[in-house]
Amino acid sequence: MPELPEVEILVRYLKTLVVGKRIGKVSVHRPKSVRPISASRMCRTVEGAKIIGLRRRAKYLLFALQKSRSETYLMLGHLGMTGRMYVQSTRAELPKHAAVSFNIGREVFVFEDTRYFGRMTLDAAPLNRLGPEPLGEAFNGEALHAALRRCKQAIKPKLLDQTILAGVGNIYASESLWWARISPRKMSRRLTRSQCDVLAQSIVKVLSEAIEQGSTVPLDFAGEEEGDGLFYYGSQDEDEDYEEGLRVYDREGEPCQRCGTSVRKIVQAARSTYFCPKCQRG
DNA sequence: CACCATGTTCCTTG
DNA sequence: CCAAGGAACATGGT
Repeated sequence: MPELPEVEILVRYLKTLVVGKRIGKVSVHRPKSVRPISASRMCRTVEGAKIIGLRRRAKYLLFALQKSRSETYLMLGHLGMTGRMYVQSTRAELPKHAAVSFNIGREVFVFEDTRYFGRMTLDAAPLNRLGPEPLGEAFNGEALHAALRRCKQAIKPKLLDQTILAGVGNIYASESLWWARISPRKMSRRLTRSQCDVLAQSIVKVLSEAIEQGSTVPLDFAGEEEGDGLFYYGSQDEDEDYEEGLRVYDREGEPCQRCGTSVRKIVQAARSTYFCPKCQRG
């Protein structure tokens, strides 16, 4: 997926297209994508509602819906690994893996999700398990240090734990540790306060620079066009530019941009980790 | 055919 | 009960 920066860029883009508009007919093409809410309840609730706000929390998109004067709902979107959201012409054909779509104004909002790991649902329970926003007030080295104190797991897989902090995924976890010069294998509880300060700053830097980069590049969020349009790793159009910004992710065997040592790839908790064995010592 | 992939949840194990 | 590890989910690219 789309980690936090990609979701942030998507939210900024979609806001301009959907906020203030009313939702028309809703189609749930994949009931799995709206679980644990049933397709019929999803349609019944969302149809006719006005989208009065759209914001991001971690990797979730939060659509504020107003059904009537006193009825409001929160609709959660999550892109999973392959989800995309965009608005297209009524005349355009729906994509092969359309999960949910609905009329919005004179156009069609599409949630497309090839692997169907994502969600578009009314169940807000997942939000309760999320740790602090990395780009919010509550996140800093002190908070990170406190959260890691009792963890008996290496720091890299721990950064993927959304209860510690919410929004970092597999790419930016490796990137943040490289900037902080911390070994991905270091036990979380062994990080000193000052290492947590540096790591927290690195996380903020990596995420905010990714957001900036995504804001700079002209993006085509697809719809009728062929291009992927998103700027995250693996997208068809932008991946060359984007990968330039990554220091270690998917760069096994390439020289570390700080010291020239060959970047190593290891597997932790069944996910790939990339790091410089010289800059990031134990 | 085999293996890998931006994520989360559920089940098992300790 | 909790933490950690692994499988599952589903499809496509290499």
